This record gives sequence, C-alpha cells and structure tokens, in this order.
Amino acid sequence: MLSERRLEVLRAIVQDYVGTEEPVGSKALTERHKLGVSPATVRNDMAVLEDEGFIAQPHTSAGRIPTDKGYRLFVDKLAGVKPLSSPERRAIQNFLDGAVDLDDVVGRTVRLLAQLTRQVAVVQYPSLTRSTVRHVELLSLAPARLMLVLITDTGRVEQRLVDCPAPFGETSLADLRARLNSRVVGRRFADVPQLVQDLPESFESEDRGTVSTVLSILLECLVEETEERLMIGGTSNLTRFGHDFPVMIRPVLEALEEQVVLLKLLGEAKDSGMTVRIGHENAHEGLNSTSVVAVGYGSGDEAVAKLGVVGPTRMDYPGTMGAVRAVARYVGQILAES
Amino acid sequence: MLSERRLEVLRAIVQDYVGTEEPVGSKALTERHKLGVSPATVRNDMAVLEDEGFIAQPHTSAGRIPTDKGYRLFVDKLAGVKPLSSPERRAIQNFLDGAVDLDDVVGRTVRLLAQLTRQVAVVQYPSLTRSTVRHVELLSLAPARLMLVLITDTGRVEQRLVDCPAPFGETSLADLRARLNSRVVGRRFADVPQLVQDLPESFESEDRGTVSTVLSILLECLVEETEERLMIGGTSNLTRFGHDFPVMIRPVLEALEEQVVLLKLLGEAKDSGMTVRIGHENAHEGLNSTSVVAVGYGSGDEAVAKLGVVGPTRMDYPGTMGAVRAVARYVGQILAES
DNA sequence: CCCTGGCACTCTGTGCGTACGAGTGCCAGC
DNA sequence: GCTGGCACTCGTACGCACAGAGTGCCAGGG
Repeated sequence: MLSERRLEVLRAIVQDYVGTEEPVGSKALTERHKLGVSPATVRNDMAVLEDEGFIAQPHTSAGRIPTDKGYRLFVDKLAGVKPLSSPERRAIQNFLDGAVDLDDVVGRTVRLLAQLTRQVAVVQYPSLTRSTVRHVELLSLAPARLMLVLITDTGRVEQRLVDCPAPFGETSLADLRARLNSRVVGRRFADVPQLVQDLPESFESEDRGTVSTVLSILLECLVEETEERLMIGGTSNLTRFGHDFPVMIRPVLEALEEQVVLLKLLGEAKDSGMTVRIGHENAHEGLNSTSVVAVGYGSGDEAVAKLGVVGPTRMDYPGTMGAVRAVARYVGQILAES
Repeated sequence: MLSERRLEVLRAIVQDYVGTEEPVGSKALTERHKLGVSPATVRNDMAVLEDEGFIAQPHTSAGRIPTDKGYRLFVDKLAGVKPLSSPERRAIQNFLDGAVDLDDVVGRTVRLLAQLTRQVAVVQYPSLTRSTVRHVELLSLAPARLMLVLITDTGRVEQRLVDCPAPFGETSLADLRARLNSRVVGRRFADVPQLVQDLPESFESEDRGTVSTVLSILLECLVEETEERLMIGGTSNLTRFGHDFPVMIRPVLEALEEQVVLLKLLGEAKDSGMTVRIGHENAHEGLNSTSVVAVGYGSGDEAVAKLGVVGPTRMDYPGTMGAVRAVARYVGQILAES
C-alpha cells in the first residue's frame, strides 16, 4: 500500500503532466505544489511509484509521466468528478432546448460534448432493442406496392418499400394496418415476432402472401434497426493530441470511422454509472493511447443508449467526467420531455 | 502562349511531384521522361514556367513544385479523366447494389469514394427542393396530439409531432389526410404552400385551428428539410497529406465539421459537369491548400445533389476525377431504380 | 526510521561550423 | 535554339561541445 504522501505525489504528477504535457521532475513538483517535503524526498517517492508501475520515465534523466496504471489509480482514488459551473449548465440547457427532432438532439449533443471537453464526442442513438412500437403505418403506392413505416417511442422513423406478390386491396390494407397496430403498438421490439406470427392465417388465402411479405419486412426492419447508429463530432480536437500526433492520430481516425468499433467501445462500458477506459484497457489497438469516458443516458431511469468522449490518455479526467455526466443528464431530460 | 514542349515539361513536373511529393529538378525530369532534350534546356523552360507563375521553388536551388495556377492549367489542358478499370467498375456496382435504403446508399457511396480516391469523400443527400411529395400521413397519438409523416419521392421520411389546439376526431383526421394528399402528392415542395393555402376554410370552425397548425408544421418541415444534409467519410486519409500536415490538417478537419461550409463548397460547383477547385480557388480559408473535385448526380438527367472529394492540391487529378465521375454515375443509376 | 542536502552521473536539446549534394543560372559554342 | 560546362546558392546531414534538467545514491541529522 502506498502512503498518503506518495498518492499525493502521484496526483500532483498527473495534474502537472496533464497541464504542461511535459515530463515532470521532482524539483518542479515541490515548487508548484505544497507537498511540505524536499525534492530529494519526492525523488524517493517517485522511485517507489515507478517500481510499482504508476509512473515511468521516457528516458533516463527525464521527468516522470503517468502510466495507464497511474491514470487508473488517479481516476479511481484520487480524483473526483468536477461539477460544471452554473453558466456552463445554463448553456447546455439552452443549447439542447432548441432541438426540434431526434436527429437534432443527437447532433446538438455531439457538438456540445465536443466543445465542452475539447475532445472527440460520440453519441449513440437511443437503442431500439429496449424501445417500443408507437405506430406502424401502411401506405399503398401502387396496386402491388406498399410502403411500410415504423415509428418508435423514441421518435425514430423507419420506412421500407414492399413489393407484394399479388395486388392488395384498400380494404385488406386497412384491415392489416388495424390488426397489426392493435397487436404491436406499445410492445417491445423483441416481443413483436411472436405477436404477429399467426397473423397471415386470419386473412383470405389470396392476401396471405402479401401479409407474410409485409411481416417479414417488418421483422427485418426491426432487426436491422436494432443495429445501433451513432454520431461523432469534434474530430478536429484530435489535433490537440500532442507533438507526436502524426503517428497517433491515424489509427484513431481510422477507428472513429468504423462504427462497429465505436459501438463495441461504448458497448463495453458499464450499463450504469460512468466508465473510464484508459489506454491499453481499450480492446481496440488503434485506441491504445486514448482514453474513453462513457456513460449511459435515457429518458427514464433506464439507460437507452450511451454517449462519451475519446481523447488522449493525458486528459483532464475530472473535468471531462463532469461534462460527460452533465450532458448525459440533460439529454435524458430532453428525451423524457418529448 | 507556351510552346508544346513547355507544356510537356509542366505535365511531367506535376506528375512527378504528385508521385514523389518532392520538388522535382531538371535532371530528374529528363531521366524519368522522354523529353528528348537536355537538362539545360529543361532548366530554361522551367525558368519561363516560373516567370509565368505555373511553378515555384520552395527555396533557391531546390526543385520546382507546381503552383495552383500550374495545377489549373494541368487540369484544364494537359490531363484527361482517367477511366476506371473494369474490375473497379464491377466493384462499385456490387458494393452499391447491396444498399437497402437512402441512408445506406449515401453511406456506401461515401465509403466507396473515400476508398477509391484515398481522400476525404463528401456526399450530399438528394436535394428536396426539386423533390416531390410521395405521401403525407397523419396519425392520431392522443386526442389532441398528432404525428405528421412526410415521405418524398427520393425515399426520405420526415416526421413531426403536432400538438393540436383542440381535440381532433378520427373522421376529421381521415378527411384532412385525404384532402391533403389529393392536393400535394406528386407536387414539388416549392408548390405546396399555395396548394394548401385555402384548406382550413373548408373545415368546420372547431377544426380550423388544428388544420392550420398541421399545415404550418408541414410547411416548416418542408423548409427545414430543404436545408440539405450531407455525409462525409475517409477523414483518416487526411493523414496522407504530407510531412507538414500537423499545421495543414487542423483547419481542414474544422472545415469538414461545419456542414455549412461543405454545403457552400459543393454549392459553388457547377450544376452540370465536373468542377475542380484548386487551392486558393476555394473560398474557405482553411481549404486553401486543398482541392475539391465535385460533380452533380441524379436519378434522371437532372442533378438532384452533388458529391465529391477533398484532398491535397497535390493529388492525382485524372484518377480522382475518373473515380468521382464513375461513382456519381452509378449512384444515379441506383437512385433511378428504387 | 524518515527526511534532507549534496554530489556525481546521465541524458537530451541546442548551437555552431563544416562538408556535401542537389539544383539553378548563365555563358560560350555549335 | 539546343547543349555542355562551370560557378554559385542553399538546405541538410554530421560531428562536437556545452548547458540544463533530472536522477540515484550517500552520509548526516532530527
């Protein structure tokens, strides 16, 4: 176990390094923090911290920089979550309140997060797996062509064209629309398949083919939309990465382009509470020198999706965590209102 | 007017510089191209080209690199559009054919363009100004709450919640839905306002408020959706920019995040034919060291939107133009089919 | 037992002078 | 109008020395 003062030294190192972006030495530490001991003592403490793997030297006779393990300890034990100032809170609220639809909410959230944290922001669209059906609409475009529109309780709309095997009358259409809705409205996506399973049987034989087609497309639509989408922003903040960024930035940009990678990244985060993954804790190789701060958000107490930021391991954890948490909270409110 | 050989020298310089990314000297030129003259002669030609502003030296006694004006001449007079190989064509077709809806088409197009050109791809969603209404749907969610769904002929769907000033019966709803559709289906967005102008008058006075509300939200929706959206991809290709990229990449990333800037950029492109804007020809300052290759695409002969790529001025123009043109053509086909 | 001051050692970054090489510009000759 | 030759310019690479920052270790004191 590390003594109180050694932890204090680690905290000071992290804070200074995050601020200056340069390895921090014993002398500078004692000057900038009231540790109450001499540089020599700090040197001894640093030696111990290095043995334990919390800090490292880029090369002999340079200052120390925190390792991933050091940041981990810092986040877990040494740093709180820095709450936002009230002007900041007001700004968030004002900015988000202007949103007109779901796309807009997500878009604004991304920009907001990117601006507040000065890092790359990632916001997942509210998940449809936990969503329910608000309405299913069927429109006749041509005698044997329908349009299927699915509306979810999170305000998302999906549509598909349906080519019918046989012409489908307006009466049958109204009938199908009514029965379909009476069965699935308010239900969860996952429950829909069994709820509509026997629907074709109750139709005239000539319409059964079409009904089946419509249902299969509806189910396909549900499955496909369960694949979650997300929006990212603030990539220009990657240029803040540091001096050696040409080599760092490439894999990060590549990872950010792969929605799959990002979804997995957010998926790895805990469902409740804030998750911080530091450096090599991230499964994806290209993100080994970044940290991800993620948190779930939702309209009720249940998280329907996640959002977060990606930045250099050398980031202001308390501030970032504060911003992420606050934004998630407000977005939840906005979603609940609409 | 420049002699034939001088133009040939310029072409050789551009080609070599694009390939090697290094200033090219007279000796290297004669070795790599069959110009049929000695380095000394080339030097004289280069001096002329420099006087005319087509090439420049980064510093005395270095090779020459093309200026924006040089690239312009190259694109206008010296380079054709390099057609894609047939495997490439097949790959494009296969890749785009798998698309399921409009979002998917645009998404695939962006990825395709980015991959083919190894540059940043920008694809504008089909514009709604020239679009027509395919269907308007009204759904009753609660006694005084409706959902308005607008479907366009390009397959786009927009929805809005409507809070009614007074409860609105199912009969009135069906009535409004029918009348609305009979008036606007198949019409262009721009024509809709006058077509529905007198609609409230034909309703009972108790319903007029609601009808007006619905109409105003519909119009608002039309206007808002006329603001065009776009998708970008391949930002990791920015890392190919060159050695001095830390300073270059920042403003480009920033510009790419501003949809407004990009829309203006594409908007500046000619409506028909391919547009190439080189370096300082771009109005936006951050893009002064990039070139933009853009072209319109559409389901018919009329362009409904534009797509293109953004890359360093030092890019392979013939190849890039070929890829952009081919992709635009195929996307047009796909849109026409659906 | 822990802290402190001192000291030797090890790096890195920087400035400087030199040598080298690539490339140009110009000129005289064909 | 093209060519070969030659002097000149610069930017880059290299070697070297030096200052500065930082460490590790040790002996002494509370």
